Parts: sequence; structure tokens; C-alpha cells
Amino acid sequence: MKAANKHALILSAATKVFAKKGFFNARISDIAKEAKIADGTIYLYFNNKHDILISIFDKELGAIHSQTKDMIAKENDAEIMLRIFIINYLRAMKKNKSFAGVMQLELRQTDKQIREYRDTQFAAYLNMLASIIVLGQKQNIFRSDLNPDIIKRTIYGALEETSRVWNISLESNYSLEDTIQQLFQLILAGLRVQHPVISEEPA
Amino acid sequence: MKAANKHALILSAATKVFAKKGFFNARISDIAKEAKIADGTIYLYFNNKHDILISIFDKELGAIHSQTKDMIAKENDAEIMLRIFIINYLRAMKKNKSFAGVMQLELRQTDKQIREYRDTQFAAYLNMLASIIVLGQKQNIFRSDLNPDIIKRTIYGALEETSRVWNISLESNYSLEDTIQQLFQLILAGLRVQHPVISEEPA
DNA sequence: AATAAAAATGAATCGTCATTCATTAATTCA
DNA sequence: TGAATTAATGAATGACGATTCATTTTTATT
Repeated sequence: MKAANKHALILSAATKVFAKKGFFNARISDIAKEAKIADGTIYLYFNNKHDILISIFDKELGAIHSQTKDMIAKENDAEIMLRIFIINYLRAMKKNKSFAGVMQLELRQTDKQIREYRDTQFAAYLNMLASIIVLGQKQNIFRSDLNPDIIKRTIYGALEETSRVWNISLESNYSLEDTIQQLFQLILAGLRVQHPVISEEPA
Repeated sequence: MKAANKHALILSAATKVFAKKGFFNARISDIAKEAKIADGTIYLYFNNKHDILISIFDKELGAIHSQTKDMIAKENDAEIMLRIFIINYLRAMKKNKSFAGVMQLELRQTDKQIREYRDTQFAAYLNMLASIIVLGQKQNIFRSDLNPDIIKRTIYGALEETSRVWNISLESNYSLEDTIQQLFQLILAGLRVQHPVISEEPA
């Protein structure tokens, strides 16, 4: 019987290696070495290199997705839901920096398999965000003059780029709590029902 | 005499090919075919595949950077400067979608050469944004309780993710003007001096 | 027009892995 | 314990593609 934990062992090793060298520069032999097994063993658990990458996404993003979904299901207020989404994302990225790096790079790849994953699983994850926005607009706590998809992208982009600093570490590195607090202040202030900003076109 | 325009021809072909297949899946022969020249000719103009990629960044991002810098230098008001930065970025990404795709994917790669470019040239570009924020805080038009680096990341992330939709085109695709307007509303509303948001921690 | 210099060509080279599979090791079970 | 089954190994295979360079073509010079 194949040890169930060897599957997880390989995924964990692969996540580290992909994060360090990127998917294309990572060799199967690198992953094998990191996992302290033979190259061939990997093929007893995965079909090929792409399969490993997709499995990483399935496992890690799947976990974040379902946890966030469950927590949100218990709430009514869109603002609380948004806070949960943000906290869950940032916590997960802080906890598993290797996965964060892999996701933030490889999920943008144009390969057919990645694209498919992005257009289904990942899109579903992001659409939670859009649903929260729409709900907030219905509840009249988020402004309705802005398009939910644009808000969704804005928030996700902000989350991703903010958490990316934890990996590249060239600039001042804020604690999780600080980052959450500041991001939430910034985003919510822009999102709440209020007087619209009026500003001239330059040039 | 080597035609100066062949250099540009290759860069343009490479940008298309990299955007479509990604740097690692792109073959030199693909670029040559796109440019309608022989494989070997490329090596009369570039040292290697990486050199092509870096040259693309140098040319395109360099142009955006210096144009934005010049325009900003003429202004005093941080809010106007911010608007210029945002408009310039989004206009450039809308105009050259292939480059946008290349930049948004390949600039995140972990290769030494890319990392170096990111940590110098690209960092300089982004730091314009940080400077604008700091100025706005000094001018007391942007709130000072938020960290400039976090704001910088938030804004850039929002810009990138918002403009990425123009390439992946799975969801509703807003005009440049709409996007600029909405993003600016959202970001500025969050950034302007105002009453802080108070919100409970969930769970 | 003939020669020289510069550019361009693309077939051949060479290194690099992903993947396979014959062999060995470990585990199960009778 | 000793087959029989399952898992693991890692050397060998084969495809792929970046880069080179001997040859051809184009352009400049006299």
C-alpha cells in the first residue's frame, strides 16, 4: 500500500522547490532530493510535473477556499464577510510563504492546464469576493456606484501585492496584524457609502 | 551595418510570443518565425533568450517610467500626481497588451537576472508611487495613519490586477476611462484624510 | 563590374531534463 | 519462514531546443 503521506511529502517538497526556482527551472530531481526519495518514486504518485503543480493548488487553495466559505456562511454582514476573506487570505499566505510564492507566480502562467484551473477553481474562489461586494451593495453599506468586478480585482490585487512583500523582503516588512489593519482601513474607507470623490483630469 | 530597426522588430516579435506562450515555453524559433527572420539572426542582436526579455523590460517599462516622471515633475499636488501615475500605467497596459502580459507574469520570476531588474529598475518605478504618497501625507491631503509602502503596494496591486482583466478577458471588460474613474474613486476615497474606519474583529 | 565587408541563414551540435522500466528492497500474508 | 505482492530505486532513453558557425546572400567600396 502506497503510504498516503508520501503524496503529501512530495507536494510539500515540490512547493518549496517551485517557490525557490520557479516551475520551469525546477527539476524533478530537485524535488526528489528535497523529499529524500528517488526520482522515479515521484511518478508512482503523480503523472507528471504539471500534475504536481495542479495538485498543490488543489490542496492549498482548496483549503483556503473551503475554510473561508464556511466562515462566511455563518455571517450576515458583508463588512464582516469581507474582513474574513481578507484575514483568511493574508493568514494563509503568511503561514505558507512557499505556497504563496508558487501561487502568485505560477497561477499566471498561460499553459492550458493552469488556465483551466484558474478559470474554474480559482475563479470560484475570487467570486466569493464579488458576491460579498454585491451583498454589501444590497445592504447599502458599500457604495453602489462602483462595479463589483472592478472592486473584486482591486481588493484581490491589493491583497496579493501586499502579501508578496513577505516573500521578496526588500522593503519594510509589516506584521500580519498591522497589514490587515491598514489594508482594511484603506479599502473599507474607499468602499463605504459616502460622498463621491471629485477630482480634475490632469493634462 | 545592422539595421537598427531589426532590433526593435525582434523585441516586438518576442513580446508577442512571450505573451502568448510564456518565456519558458517560447522557442527562439517561434520568435524568429514571428519576426520572419532566421533563428541565428536573433543572436546577432541579442546574447541570449534572457537578454531579449530584459531588453523588453528596459524599453517598455523605461518608456513608461520616464514619461510618468516627466509629467509628475510638472505638478505640485500629490493627488494630481497620483492620478497621472494611475492613468499612465493603465493607458500603457491597455495600449500594449502583450507587454502587459509579459510584465505581469515574467517580472515575478525568481531568476537572478529578473530579480536584479526588479530590485533596481522596477523598484525605482514603484518608488515614484511611494514618494507621491509621502508628499500627499505632508500636504495633509492623504491620511498619515497608513504606511506609504503598504499604500504603494495596495495601489500597484489594484492597478495590475485590474488591468490584467484586459488580457484574460473572462469577465466583463470595462473601458479604460471607466476603469480609471472607478479605481480612482475607490482608492482616493480610501486615501483621503477622513474619519478612520472602526470595525470589530470577527471570530 | 569585381572585390571586400557586413548580415543573414539554418543545419548541426550539445547539454539538459522528464519520463520509463528493469532491477532491488520492503512488506504482506499463508 | 518464505513465497508473493507492493513499493522504491536510479541508470538509461529520447526528445527538445538554445546556441554556434560554416556557408550563402546582401550591401558597400573601388
